[in-house]
Amino acid sequence: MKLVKKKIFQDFIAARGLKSTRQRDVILEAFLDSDRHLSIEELYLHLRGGNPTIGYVTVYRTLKLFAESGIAREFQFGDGQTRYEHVVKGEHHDHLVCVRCGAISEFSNDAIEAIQDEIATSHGFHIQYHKMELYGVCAACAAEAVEAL
Amino acid sequence: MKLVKKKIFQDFIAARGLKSTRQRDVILEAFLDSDRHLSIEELYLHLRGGNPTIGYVTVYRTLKLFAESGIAREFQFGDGQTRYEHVVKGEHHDHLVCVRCGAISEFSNDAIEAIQDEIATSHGFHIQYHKMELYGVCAACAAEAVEAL
DNA sequence: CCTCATTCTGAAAATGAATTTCACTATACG
DNA sequence: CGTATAGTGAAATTCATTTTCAGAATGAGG
Repeated sequence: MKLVKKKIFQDFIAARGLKSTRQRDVILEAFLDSDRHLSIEELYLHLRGGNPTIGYVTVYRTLKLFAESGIAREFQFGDGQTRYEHVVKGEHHDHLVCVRCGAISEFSNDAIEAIQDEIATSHGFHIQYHKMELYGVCAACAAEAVEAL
Repeated sequence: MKLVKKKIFQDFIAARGLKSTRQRDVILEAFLDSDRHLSIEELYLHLRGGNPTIGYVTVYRTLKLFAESGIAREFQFGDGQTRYEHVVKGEHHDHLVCVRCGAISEFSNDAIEAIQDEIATSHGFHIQYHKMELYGVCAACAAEAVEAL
C-alpha cells in the first residue's frame, strides 16, 4: 500500500512537470510511516529530529501536494489545526474522536454510505465526498474515569 | 421555538450571574431571525446596519455564550470561518454543503443515527455528539452547469 | 432613587495557523 | 556541463480568532 501511494505521487509529480527532491522523498516517507491524522506542525517537528532539517513551509507545501495528488486528505477536527491522513482513491472511512484524550480511530460502514446516497438523490444533490465524525469518550478514557472514582 | 431559545438563554445568563444587556438582546434577536450557519463576521456586518453599531468582539463573545448556553452549535465547513447555528437540545440534523455556491441545507435520518450508535458501542465508545456533512453540487448549481453547455 | 462592585463593551493589540514572498539553491533536460 | 525551471526556507504577511484594558453599563443592596 505504501508503494502504491509512492507510485501515485511520483506519477503526479511527473505529470505536472514537477521535480523530485530529497525533501519531498523524506516527507513522503515520514508521512506514510506515520500514524495518520498528523498536523503540519506535528510532522514538521518529527522531521526536525532528522538531519538535515526540513523547513515548516516545505512540509506545508508538500502536504498540499499530497492532497492534490490524491494520496492524502485534509481534515479539521475542531482543534484549530489542519490534519492530513494518507488514503488511496476508493478507500474511505470515518472517524471516532475522543473529546478527552484526542485519540482518533477509524471505521467504515457501507449501510451508512448507502443511506447517504439516497438522501443526496432525494435532494437532487450530487455527492463528491463526505465527512462524518463521532465525538465522545473512548474506551480507554471511560475506563480511566471509572478507576478515578 | 424562538421564545423557547430566548428563555433558555435568559435562564443561562441568570444562573451564571451574568447581566442582560442591550447588545446581547439585539444579537440574540438577529441570530434567531437569521438564516442558520452564520459566521461571526456575517452576523457582525448584518448588525452594523443597525443603530447604534455593535462591535465585532461583542458578537464573537455573545455567540460563544450562545454555544455554552446550548442554544447554538459551532461548525467548521472548511472555508476557514467558524459558523454558528441555532438549535435546541435534542434537535439534531446534518448538512449538505454545496462546493460550488456554498449553500448549506439540512437533513436528518434516524437510520443513520441508529447505525452510529451501534458502531460506537462496538468500539466501546460513548458518543456525545456527531457531525456529518455531505459535500457535492446542489440541484441549483447542477442545473446551472447544464445550461452553461 | 443612589452607590458601587461587578460585569460588559469595543478598540486595539496579540496570537496562532496558514499562506505568500523572495533571494538563493537544486534538479534535470539537452 | 549549462542553464532554464522548479524548489527551498526564512521572513513577512494575511486572516480569523482571542486577549487585554480602560471606560461604560448593569443591577443588588442600601
